[in-house]
Amino acid sequence: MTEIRLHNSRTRRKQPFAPLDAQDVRMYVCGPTVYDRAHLGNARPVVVFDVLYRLLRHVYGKKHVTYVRNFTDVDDKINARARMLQEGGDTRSLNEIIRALTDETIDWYHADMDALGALRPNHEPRATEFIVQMVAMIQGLIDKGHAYAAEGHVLFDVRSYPEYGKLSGRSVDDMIAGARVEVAPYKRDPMDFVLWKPSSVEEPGWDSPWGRGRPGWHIECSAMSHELLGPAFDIHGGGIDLQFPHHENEIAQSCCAHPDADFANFWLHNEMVQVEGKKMSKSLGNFFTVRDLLDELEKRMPKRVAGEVIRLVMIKSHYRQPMDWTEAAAKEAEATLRKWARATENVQSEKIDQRVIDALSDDLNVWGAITVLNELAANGDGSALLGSARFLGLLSEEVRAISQATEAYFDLQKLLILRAEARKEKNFARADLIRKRLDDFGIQLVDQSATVTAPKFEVFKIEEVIQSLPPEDKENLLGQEEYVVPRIFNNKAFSDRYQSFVARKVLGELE
RNA sequence: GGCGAGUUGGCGGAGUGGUUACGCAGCGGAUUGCAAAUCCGUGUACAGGAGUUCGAUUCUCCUACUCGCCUCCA
Repeated sequence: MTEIRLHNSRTRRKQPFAPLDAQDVRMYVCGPTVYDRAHLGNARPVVVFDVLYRLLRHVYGKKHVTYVRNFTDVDDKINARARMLQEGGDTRSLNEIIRALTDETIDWYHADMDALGALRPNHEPRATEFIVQMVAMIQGLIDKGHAYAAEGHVLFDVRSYPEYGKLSGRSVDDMIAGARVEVAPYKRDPMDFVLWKPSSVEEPGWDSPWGRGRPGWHIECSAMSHELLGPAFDIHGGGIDLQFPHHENEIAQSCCAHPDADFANFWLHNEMVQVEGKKMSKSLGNFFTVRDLLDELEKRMPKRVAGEVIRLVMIKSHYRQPMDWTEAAAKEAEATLRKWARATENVQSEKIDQRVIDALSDDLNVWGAITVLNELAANGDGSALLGSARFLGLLSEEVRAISQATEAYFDLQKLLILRAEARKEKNFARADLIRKRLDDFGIQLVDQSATVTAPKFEVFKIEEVIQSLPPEDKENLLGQEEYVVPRIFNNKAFSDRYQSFVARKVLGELE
């Protein structure tokens, strides 16, 4: 069996991965707080751990891997967002708004992550559905002397857990010296963190032995991983920024609540996302949601390609290195996909190259795998290329289609035939005129051989053309439909109508 | 101040104690009515210093620089 080696943050080195139970390999990844569209930074761990999930499924079998990723749907950021909506005139109760907001955000998240080719985890628990388990775990911590109630809060006593700080390599005393912790009078130690806190009447809250309240941020992952994966499991993942305090606190809670188990065996952390070399932040104005980026890319390429472009840019950086989103990287990724699409034209079978598995098994060396794919493309081994690319979540049918040079384009096809004849007769004036006129309408012709020509659609230009058309032409083309330009590729009916419209017009001019 | 990661050719990005992946760009050529695409060829880089060694980009130490975390953050 392939040996997987992973960099374990816990030991700070690469180690051979051995599951606790090869029949049930278990992985938990910290998911998003659902109050807004997922941004690029949210997407990175999704894609990174998707690659790992695929690898585990390949090595241990699809039925022998359990992947859990949570939704944090109780959080002060959510409350704040809901209040904002309320102040903006929303008349529903805060709780109704919160429910609607989190539901909608989860739908968005699914749509966006699906677009990136990420497989859905086996379980996607919502924090609010595990309050009972959290309360039980908190009570257990109090009973064992690791937590205490004070003024409606329950706090974890960090001094009761000598290992606290081990994952992130810091000591409680050092951190206090840093003195950036909230000092609350009811805390025994400044580093003590909240397990439970009181809620106002308006805020979401649940009854508990400590009064009506809601859980602190960290306890949900401890409670849900325990419920779904057991007290000990194999891999716990998330962004490096979660290493402290979130994961440190999870470890403290879980290990104290279940002292006989070892909680997560391997800890994996992905590095952060940058944009054009700079940290992505709202203040720098380089903050993108996945949806923003997809919309932008979909202006110039089919939808599915846009998703794979983002995916490829994301996985080509090693997960423990900062990932830089640049326009150049997106272009390069697109070109790579086209190249592979061409190399797999007419390929029917798929097989996975073992060298791709071997590369990924070495701490997810995706670039090593891509090197293999490039080699397969160069050597013309289409089925290994297709199978291996698919394994990485790339080269879906829609993406392969971008390479296809010939396709029936109705009336447009007639025009292309006319032009091919003109070229054959060396009537280049006529051939170039056809190309020029189509270009005026945003349809670019690319000759691939003496007889094969591929049309490409320039969406911006088409938008301009449409805006400048007489009203009746416009209405004929658009019909009653709501026309959104970036979606031209997704609207076959419109696309066909437009091609026919242009082709007839140009044909008319030629006669 | 504390903790951590990193510094490889123009850019991105692997890897190795001695034979310099790969991709993009560039350059040269082929092909092409033109445009685009495609194909072939081409690149001796490993932050600086000291040490270990027959030999270090690869190991050790130091220095410099970059980045992240320490506060909500993926």
